[in-house]
Amino acid sequence: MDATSAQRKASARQRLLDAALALFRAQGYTATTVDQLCAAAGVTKGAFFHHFASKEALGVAGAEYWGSMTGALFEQAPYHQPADPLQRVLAYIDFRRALLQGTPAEFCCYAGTLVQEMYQASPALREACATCIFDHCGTLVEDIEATRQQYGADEVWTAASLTRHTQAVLQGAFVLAKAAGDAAVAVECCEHLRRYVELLFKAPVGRPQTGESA
Amino acid sequence: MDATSAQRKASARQRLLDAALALFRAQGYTATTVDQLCAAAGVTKGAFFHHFASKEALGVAGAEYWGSMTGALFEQAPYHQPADPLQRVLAYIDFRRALLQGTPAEFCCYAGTLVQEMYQASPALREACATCIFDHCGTLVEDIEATRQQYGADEVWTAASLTRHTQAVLQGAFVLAKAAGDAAVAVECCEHLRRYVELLFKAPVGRPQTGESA
DNA sequence: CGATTCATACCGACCAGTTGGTATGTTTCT
DNA sequence: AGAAACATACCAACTGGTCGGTATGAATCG
Repeated sequence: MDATSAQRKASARQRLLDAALALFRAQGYTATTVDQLCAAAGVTKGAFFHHFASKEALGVAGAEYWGSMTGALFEQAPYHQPADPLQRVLAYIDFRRALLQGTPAEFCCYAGTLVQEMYQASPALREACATCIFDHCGTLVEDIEATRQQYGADEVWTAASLTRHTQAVLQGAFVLAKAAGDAAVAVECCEHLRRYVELLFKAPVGRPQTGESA
Repeated sequence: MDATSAQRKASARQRLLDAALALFRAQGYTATTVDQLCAAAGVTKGAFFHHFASKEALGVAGAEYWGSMTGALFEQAPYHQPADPLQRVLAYIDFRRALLQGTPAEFCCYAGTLVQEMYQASPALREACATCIFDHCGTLVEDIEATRQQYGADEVWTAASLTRHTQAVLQGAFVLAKAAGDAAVAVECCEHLRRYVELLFKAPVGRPQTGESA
């Protein structure tokens, strides 16, 4: 944040943030102790509380750090290249699928993991994670909106809601991957999500809706 | 499970299971203490460890209890009535959407919440939650398979994978609802899921696939 | 220049409270 | 009686967090 802290070396504070990302994602927030974080970062408890007022403060700072890290990753990702907005959206989903490598702890979402556990106990943490997740939706909404205008789409759903649905599919895919102990189920979900987006913009350019009410 | 335990009254063991469902869903597993569980159930610590060998054992038993509770709920739910299998699947999704009432702690999934937090720390808990989630998929797979055969569908996806995708959407919807502090986002996701299922079985009865490879 | 001042980064022993779990009764039911 | 179902008292280990102190380097001052 301020000038002095990030000046020279990736030091204690940075290593604590990295440890937070790794340990909280693997073990959850509550099950991870301050001592474990210190050991993983190679710092002492004194250093921990010098840089962060509390364990919760590290959790919040970790969410902001996670947001900036993933923000940079997606900003410079190659899925923005296609001229066709629909192809950009599909490429985004393919990019997310390609990220599903290694163990669930390695590809799951810091914000999703923490908010599920702490949304009631810590409003600050819930807020930070919510910002992280829904801000990421913003990086996709313009491509979807452009696709809607170019291809036409049913007016009952909005671009913003589709970005949120996309995140829900991914968050749920992480949960199922953790349960199954395998990333394959998450890959499946990405394929279903891709198929949904394809179908949304495929045939019905006009408005040939088959009305149903049950 | 055995005959003696569930014979007469809904007693200590039962109240501990109910407390586990309520507290673990609201606070997570680690953040919930044995004392809190005892207080919520109105029993003492001695009673707790008389019925359950450990906190983890209660978590596992809670998953089995959750599975049997939700199993009964869905078995006697009205979404099985339509003669058309597609309508049954859509009615299932509508039923899930109708369940999104109250706070996230009230409508979220016990198994999903616990497995996300404990999948690494407790293999027994992970296993129990995985069984709970994927067994529930089994209650939907036949209707989807029947729909596939009646309406025809792309062979690149299976009925089982669509049931898993459905659970992923719901689990992810719970995470987003917790982050937003509002069930509305979860309702949106159900609507997107419903639309996906509708589109899967709508136009392409033959095989008019538009080939893509990117 | 050299001494002094001061802020930052960091250390690690320590603390009060809490944790899951145990040991040992007492009651209740058959 | 005797076994199952509880209750009470208790414990060792661990929890997040505190606190007095130190090392270092830049700024200030004579």
